[in-house]
Amino acid sequence: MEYSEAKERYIEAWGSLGSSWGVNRTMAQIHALLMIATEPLSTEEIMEDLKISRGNANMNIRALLDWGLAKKVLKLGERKEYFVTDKDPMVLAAQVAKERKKRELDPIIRLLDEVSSVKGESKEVQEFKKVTTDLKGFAKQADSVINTFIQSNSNWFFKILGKITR
Amino acid sequence: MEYSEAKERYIEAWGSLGSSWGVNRTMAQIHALLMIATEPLSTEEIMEDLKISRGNANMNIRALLDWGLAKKVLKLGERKEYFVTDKDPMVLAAQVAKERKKRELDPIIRLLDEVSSVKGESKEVQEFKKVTTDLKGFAKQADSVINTFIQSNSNWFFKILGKITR
DNA sequence: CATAACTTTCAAATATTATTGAAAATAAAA
DNA sequence: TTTTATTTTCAATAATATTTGAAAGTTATG
Repeated sequence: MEYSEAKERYIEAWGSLGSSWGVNRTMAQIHALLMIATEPLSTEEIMEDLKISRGNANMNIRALLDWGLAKKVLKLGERKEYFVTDKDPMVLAAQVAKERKKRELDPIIRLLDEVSSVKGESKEVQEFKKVTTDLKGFAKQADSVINTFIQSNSNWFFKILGKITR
Repeated sequence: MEYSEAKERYIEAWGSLGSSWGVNRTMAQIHALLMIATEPLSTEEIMEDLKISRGNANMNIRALLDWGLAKKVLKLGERKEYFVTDKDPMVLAAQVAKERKKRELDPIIRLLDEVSSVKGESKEVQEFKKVTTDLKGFAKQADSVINTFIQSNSNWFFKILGKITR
């Protein structure tokens, strides 16, 4: 396969995968581009490569910075901003896990805490309490696993899992 | 908190969480409703409760069946179809993991396999190969963890993790 | 200070996705 | 077979999300 075709397919696939890990298509495509870049990219280069507008590029680069999935680097004597991403998949996964936990898991745990304290004794209320309490317990377990995962900065997680799941 | 309020908030939250695990809002809301139901629900009851159209209800119930997140039950002597869901969060998680693996992880592994075999020796191609190969390795590790998780049908996963992450 | 280089904003336009509702299809019962 | 209950389909519509592009904002430099 030719490089240009491979690159195009990879960027497109990464883009549509974006929604899986909670980011929009362009954001994921910019990330994909940064992953395979051999040096920091400017907004201009990103715009050109993905054929997107300046506003769009800017917005989504900011979003990546916000997610901790890209960082700004400055080139000596240049005014323009350049961007890079960490290329280690493990670091990427940990960062995504961290942000999604913050945006999704934490709020749902708070909500389940509130609603599971509902008052009443009817069959419906009893079932509701049971279900929401079970979900909360599960969410908290997941939370603590993710926390440990985030804290770690190497492959220990998969190494140990590898042994367990063999 | 009153039951009606708790129920409403829980369903709404579950609905907006839906996009997190890759399903649309209505589908997640129907699932939420089935989770707290004390008996099987018919399409009619779901429509009424969520105030959605028949077409919408039908489409999303089919989607839940397709994901393995709901199943049809028949009441003796009744023509209508009723639906239930498994209420164990662990079973839910395993089912979602299974479907998402099929829909997202498997295709991306196949793609990475193809594109990482790109021809060429330039700096760009070398970097591209390295990144896509690393991603593929990571994806395969994730895949094997998920496979083991899917196979299991109890809490062993969290029990062991609990010990590791303490 | 004035100009130029660059970044950010945001209203309008586009594109994408979800929902409705009524008609068509299906299948049990009369 | 005909009627009736129920489910499915799908074109039209509505709702949501994304993208554009030009103007406004910011900051470095002469």
